Amino acid sequence: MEGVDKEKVQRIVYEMSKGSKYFVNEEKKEAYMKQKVNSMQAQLAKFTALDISHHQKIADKRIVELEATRDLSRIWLHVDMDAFYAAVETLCNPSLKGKPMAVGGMSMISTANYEARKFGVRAAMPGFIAHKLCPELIFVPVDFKKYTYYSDLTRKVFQKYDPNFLAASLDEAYLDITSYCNDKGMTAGEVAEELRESVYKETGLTCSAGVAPNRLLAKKSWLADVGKGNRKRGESTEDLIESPEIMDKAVRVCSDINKPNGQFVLPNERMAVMTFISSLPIRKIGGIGKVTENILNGVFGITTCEEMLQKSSFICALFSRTSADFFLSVGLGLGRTDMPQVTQRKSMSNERTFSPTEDEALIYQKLVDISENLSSDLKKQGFRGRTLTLKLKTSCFEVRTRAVTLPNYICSSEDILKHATKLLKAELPVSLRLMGLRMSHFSEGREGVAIDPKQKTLANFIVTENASGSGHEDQTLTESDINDDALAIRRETSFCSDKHEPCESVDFADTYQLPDHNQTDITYCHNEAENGGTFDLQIDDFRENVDNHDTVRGSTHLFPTGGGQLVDRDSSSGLIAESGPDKCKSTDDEAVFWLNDYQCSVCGIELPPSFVEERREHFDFHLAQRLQDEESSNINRNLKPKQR
DNA sequence: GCGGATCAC
DNA sequence: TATGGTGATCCGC
Repeated sequence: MEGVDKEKVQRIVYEMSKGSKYFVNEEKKEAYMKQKVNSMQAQLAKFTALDISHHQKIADKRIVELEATRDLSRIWLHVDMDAFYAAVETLCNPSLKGKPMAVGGMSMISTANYEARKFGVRAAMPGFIAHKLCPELIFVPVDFKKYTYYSDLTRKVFQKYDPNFLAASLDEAYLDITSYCNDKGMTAGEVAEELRESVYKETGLTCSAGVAPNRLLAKKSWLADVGKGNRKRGESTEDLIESPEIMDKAVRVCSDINKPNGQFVLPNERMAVMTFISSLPIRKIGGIGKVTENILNGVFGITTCEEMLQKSSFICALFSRTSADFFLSVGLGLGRTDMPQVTQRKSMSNERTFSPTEDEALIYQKLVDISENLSSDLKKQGFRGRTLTLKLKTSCFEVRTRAVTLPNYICSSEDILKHATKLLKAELPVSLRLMGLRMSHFSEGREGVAIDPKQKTLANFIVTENASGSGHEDQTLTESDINDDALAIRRETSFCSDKHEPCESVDFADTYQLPDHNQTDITYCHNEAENGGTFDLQIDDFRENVDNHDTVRGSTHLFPTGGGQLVDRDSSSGLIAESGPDKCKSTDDEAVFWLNDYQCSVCGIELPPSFVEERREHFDFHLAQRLQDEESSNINRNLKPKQR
C-alpha cells in the first residue's frame, strides 16, 4: 500500500518477535526450507547436458499437450469483498468510519480496514504488534453472525448472475457469467460493473471483481503487481498494488485496474492471457505459497510465471509429473473452466489455543472440552467417523499429530474422549499451547438427517424397473435433500494400469465425468520414475488447474481435449451412446457393463476381471453418478433459485 | 493408514 | 502478556 513505511514496519515486527518461542520456531522452519533448497540444488548439479536435453523434450511435449487443453469459451468472474469483516463492522457502527480499525484481538487479528493498513497492520498479524504499529488502532471482536448475514445478501446478488455460483468463502465467489453475458448481450466488463453496483445497493459494501477465461486467472486478474516484493503470510491479497508495468500491458489488452472497489477484465484471447501471465509473480498463484516460492526461486531462479516455461526442462527433471504439470500449466495461464462437483466434507475438527501448560489435570480438562465440542458439532451435522486425530502444539510451537483408526464409527463425546485420552497419554509429559481433535473417515450415511423414503437409494435404485426415474416429477424436496453433503458423491479409488497395486489416488469426482454420449473420458494414473528420485511438492487444489493423466497401455492412446478431459480416440461413440448409463440398472447388468469383460461400457476405462473390488466400486460409481444426476435434475426442476 | 508439511481463507 | 481455527491435500513411509 502506498504510504506504508515498509522498513519501519519490518523493524517493529522484528523487534516485537525477536527471541520469542514463535520466532525461534519460525527460524527453525526456515532452516529446514533452506536445507530442502540445497538438496535440490545438489540434485540439479548432477544433471548432464544430455539429461537436460532429454527432459527438455519431455517438457516440450507436455507443454504442447497442456496447451491443447486450453479452453477460452467460458467467462469466469471472481468477486472479493473489500476488507469484508472490517467493512461490515463499520457498516454496523458508522463511528468507526475513517478510523484505523482491526477485527480481532490482542493475540490475533482477522482483518484490518484500509486506514489501519496504512500503518502496516495486516490480517493474521498478532494484535499486540498491530497495536505497536498503530497505537490508536481500534479493536473490534469478530462476529461471524454479522458476516454470515451480509455474506448471504451478497450471495443473493451472485445468484442472479450464475445460479450455480461457487462460494469460496464468506467474502469470495466464482461466477460463470458466460450465459448471462450472452443472454443480456452485455460485455463482461459491463456485467462486472452491474454486479458490483448491485452488491453495493443490497449491502452497502464494496467489492472487487476479476474477469478471465478460467478461475485461476479470474482470481488473480486484479492482483497484478510486479516487482513489489513478496507477499508475507497474512498480507491480504487485497493489499497488492498494481504496478505501472503490468498496468500498461494489461490495460492495453484488457480494461482498467482499480482496487479496492474496482475490476479487471482479461479477455478470452490467448495473447492477452500470455501477456498477463508473463510478468505475474509465482507467489500470486493459488497453490504456490511461501515454501514453494522459495524453492522455485532458490533452486531455479524462477520469480514469474513465464519463467516456468523457460525452465521447463529443469522442472520436469526435478519434480514429479503431477507437480511439473501444475507448474507448466501455471506458465501457460491454464486453469479450470468447468463447474466442479459438489464435494462432501471429509473431516471435522475442533482446536483451541491456551496459555502454555504442562499441568496434566489441566491438559486433560481441555481434552474433555474439545471432545465435547467436537462431538456436539458432529452430532449437529449427523456425522460419525472412525479416524480420530489428536493435534498438539508444544510451547515451542512444534506441531504433532497422532491418529487412530477404529473398527467402528463414533461420534459421542465419551467415545471420542476415550480414544483421545489414549493418544494423549502416550505424549505425556509435554508442555502444550494448543490441543485439537479431528474426526475423519466418515460413514456414508448421516445420522440425524431425515431420509426421504421416496428418495432413491442405491439399493432401491437397483430394483427399480425404470431406471430413468419416472415418478420423480412430483417429488417435493425437503431441506435435507438439498443439503450439499447429501448430494455429494465422491470416491477415491486407485488404479494402476501396469501393476496390480494402487499407486496414485484418483479422485473421480474431479477427474471423472460421465461421457456426453459422444466421447469417452479416461483417466489413468501413471507411475513414472523418470530419473530415479523426483521431488514432490504438495500442490493444493492442483486439480483446479490441471486435469490430465497418461495411459500406459500402448493400445489406447489418449488425447487431451479442450475441456481438460482425456478422450480415447479409439472408442466408438456409437457404442457408448448405445450402452450408456442406462446399463447400470441391475446387478445382473454388471456383467454386461464390462465390454469384452474388461472395458467399462460407460466411460471406457479398462479393468481386468481380476480387479474384483475395483470393478465393483467402478460400477457403483456410475450408478451413484446416475442417481446424482437424476437427483440434481429434479432439484433443478423443483427448486426456486433461493433453495438451490 | 500415519505423520509431517503446505496452503487457503 | 501476547503469533488463530478449519478444512483439504500431498508425499514418504
